[in-house]
Amino acid sequence: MASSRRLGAPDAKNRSVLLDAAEQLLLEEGYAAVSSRRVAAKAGLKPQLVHYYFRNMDELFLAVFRRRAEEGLKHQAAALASPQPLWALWEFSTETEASSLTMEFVGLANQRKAIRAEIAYYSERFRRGQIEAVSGLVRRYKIDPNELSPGALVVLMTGISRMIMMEKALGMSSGHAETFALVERHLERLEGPREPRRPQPD
Amino acid sequence: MASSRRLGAPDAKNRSVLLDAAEQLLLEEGYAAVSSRRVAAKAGLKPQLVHYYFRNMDELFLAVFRRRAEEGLKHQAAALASPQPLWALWEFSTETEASSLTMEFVGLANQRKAIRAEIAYYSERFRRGQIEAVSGLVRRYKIDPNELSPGALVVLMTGISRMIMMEKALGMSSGHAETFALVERHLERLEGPREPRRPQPD
DNA sequence: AGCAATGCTGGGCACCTGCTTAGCATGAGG
DNA sequence: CCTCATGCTAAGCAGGTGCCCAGCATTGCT
Repeated sequence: MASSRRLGAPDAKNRSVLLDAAEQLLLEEGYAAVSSRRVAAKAGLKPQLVHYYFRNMDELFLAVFRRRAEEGLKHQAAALASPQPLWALWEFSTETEASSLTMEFVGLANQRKAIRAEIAYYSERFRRGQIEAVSGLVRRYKIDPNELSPGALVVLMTGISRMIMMEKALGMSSGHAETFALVERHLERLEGPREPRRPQPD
Repeated sequence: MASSRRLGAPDAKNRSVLLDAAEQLLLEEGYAAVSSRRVAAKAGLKPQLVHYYFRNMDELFLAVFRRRAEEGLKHQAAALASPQPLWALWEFSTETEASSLTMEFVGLANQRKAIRAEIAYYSERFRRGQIEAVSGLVRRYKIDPNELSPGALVVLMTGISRMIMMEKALGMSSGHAETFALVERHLERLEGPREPRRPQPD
């Protein structure tokens, strides 16, 4: 009797309409606003559809999270393989939307352990990718790994940006400009001035 | 007709019992668990008492927040006036309980603008105190303020620790030890090895 | 024509939420 | 002795929540 209830197909159109609506709600009003009825309303669909496509709300949240996380992993891999990997990593972890979505999920993780596990899993995947790529760079840039290990470098770069994004969302600003300047001065020392990315063919 | 409803005195015993319960709930289960009925249950009191002492839930949250924030400001002032201010600031912003409470309030700020305003206000007060104290230190320690401004130093120290605390709460760990070591190496260079604090007379 | 899979929905249950109202009990001050 | 402030509470309203069930329509397969 594993599941009993009939669920909609994973590739049905309205399923992703619901995912979009949930994600938007998450960004605009925080996770507490994401209820089956609110999501459906935002999507212009009936509330029961949420339960038709997702066994429960946890599954909805997980689906939103995984979709974004997988996309983010690809995005990060491309960044780390680009000509200025540290610059790219820095810009990557400075994206406002992605980082505020992440913050919502971190908040959710406090209450829904299924989600906490998934976030921990993906976070480690992100970090493993970063450390691996940066390990090569530390050698290439002749950074003394006793001074600045790849792990520390990665924690610093991604942590600082996320923290500043968070503070900005609260309306804080003091110290931000100086910190950005400091980081970017170091990036320039290592990788030269940021080259404008050429527009990516879609 | 400003308020109409009769409210309990701010110094009544059970009022702070409720505040304690709310704070504990906030820590253990996140802000979504903080409802009037849950708080009252945790406090061993009747739910209506919550509404007798607080006009609404926002006021409850604000009261919990202010109590902690005021205490934190004193704590921080003492830290910054101690013989090893940077070490003290570092340890201060590494306290697990305080930082996870802060994270809950940051989450709440997304949904309740009254709380967002209060957090922004106090955060700036914390930061102003930090920057002021650290400005003196930068001179005393002969740090080149063009290399590392007080603002950047403060954002880095407090941000890194909070970020790592957050990740730890999620179950992450890679890169943390190296980052801690890096920070503490720098602190030692500036202020010497951490002296054990003598037990504070209460 | 018959069947099964699929998308969808009307209606509803059980539960939790913030908050209110009207009132009871007690103790201090006049 | 009466009054009034204070602490507290029974009862309840209006509204939101997750989720389920039974069933309808449509489509494609055999």
